[in-house]
Amino acid sequence: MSTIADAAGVSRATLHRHFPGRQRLLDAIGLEAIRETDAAVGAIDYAKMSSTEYLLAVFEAVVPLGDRYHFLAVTAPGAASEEVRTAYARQIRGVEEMVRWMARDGVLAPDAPVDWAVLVIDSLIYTAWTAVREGSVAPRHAAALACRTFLSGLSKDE
Amino acid sequence: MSTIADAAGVSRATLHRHFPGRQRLLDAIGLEAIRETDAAVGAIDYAKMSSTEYLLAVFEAVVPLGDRYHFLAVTAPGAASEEVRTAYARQIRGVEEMVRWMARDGVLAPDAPVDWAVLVIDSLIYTAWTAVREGSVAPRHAAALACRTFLSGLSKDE
DNA sequence: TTAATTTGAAACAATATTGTTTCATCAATG
DNA sequence: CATTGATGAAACAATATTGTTTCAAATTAA
Repeated sequence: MSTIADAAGVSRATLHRHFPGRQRLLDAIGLEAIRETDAAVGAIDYAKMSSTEYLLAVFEAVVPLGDRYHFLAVTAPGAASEEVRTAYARQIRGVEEMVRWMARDGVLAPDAPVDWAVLVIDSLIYTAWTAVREGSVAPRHAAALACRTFLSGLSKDE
Repeated sequence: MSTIADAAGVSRATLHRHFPGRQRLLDAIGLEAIRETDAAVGAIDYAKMSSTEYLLAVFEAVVPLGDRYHFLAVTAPGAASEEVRTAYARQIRGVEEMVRWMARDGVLAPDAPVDWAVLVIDSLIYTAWTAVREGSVAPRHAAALACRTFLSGLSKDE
């Protein structure tokens, strides 16, 4: 709580006035993270896109929020409230729907397990965010790199 | 400390006799994780392999230790001792060497950043471990799936 | 069996973290 | 200007966690 208050540039007392109790703060962070990612993904007009274009658009939208997305993955299973856990599960189902769309489109290899694809997308979001954060990848290229990695991998085309 | 003692099936007092203090315990866990992964990777006879065969062998060796490997990634930057941080950095350099080997062999796409490839391999190790743990992927297939994802991605070959 | 060692349980002390209150100060508003 | 509201600093209480000790019981070794 002290660390968060310092990072927010407010006193511990003020932090506690806005969020009475540790649990309430964690839930508020979780709900805010969900709200932000929902807004970012919801703004994509998928009607005009192919499934792979949509995948890229999702990466573009969510990679900059990678830390928020990852916070959910780390916190939701353990210390989060039922509300946050439910909303997080809904987000995961959203990724799963996207994967199934790609599968229907024939983009995905038939033998690629859907659950595995979902996990890889999740981890690539945070990995791309990390890469930008540590300066390994330019912010502009991160999403495209993650998208390409997911679809074609990093080996040289033959 | 209580949780760890319970999980280990010993009392808190005994835990503290073996590892006097929280920091010592964390360091011991970190060093043990490094020792285990070093042993697993060191047992691979890379002389007889291509770089991609080596990549698969590394995944086979380390994916079952994914939780230990991930513990380092989460702990080392923050709460770990200098010794653990150094050893962890050495392991990361090991992955980097493997990536450079693949690049020299012409396996990797020339425009694939080495740092990105290293991060992706790291995250795939933990992702594969997670997939096995939650039952999404059979233990026998996890390493091959991670290896294939890294090299060719999950899209259908054209 | 006896002695040495290890352990668990419990009690306790020492910190660390969190929750709460008070009050002077500052900023915004009427 | 007076009032209202928000804030920071500090002190304090309440928990939570960690560190330490003691001693009887169990285990192991001699």
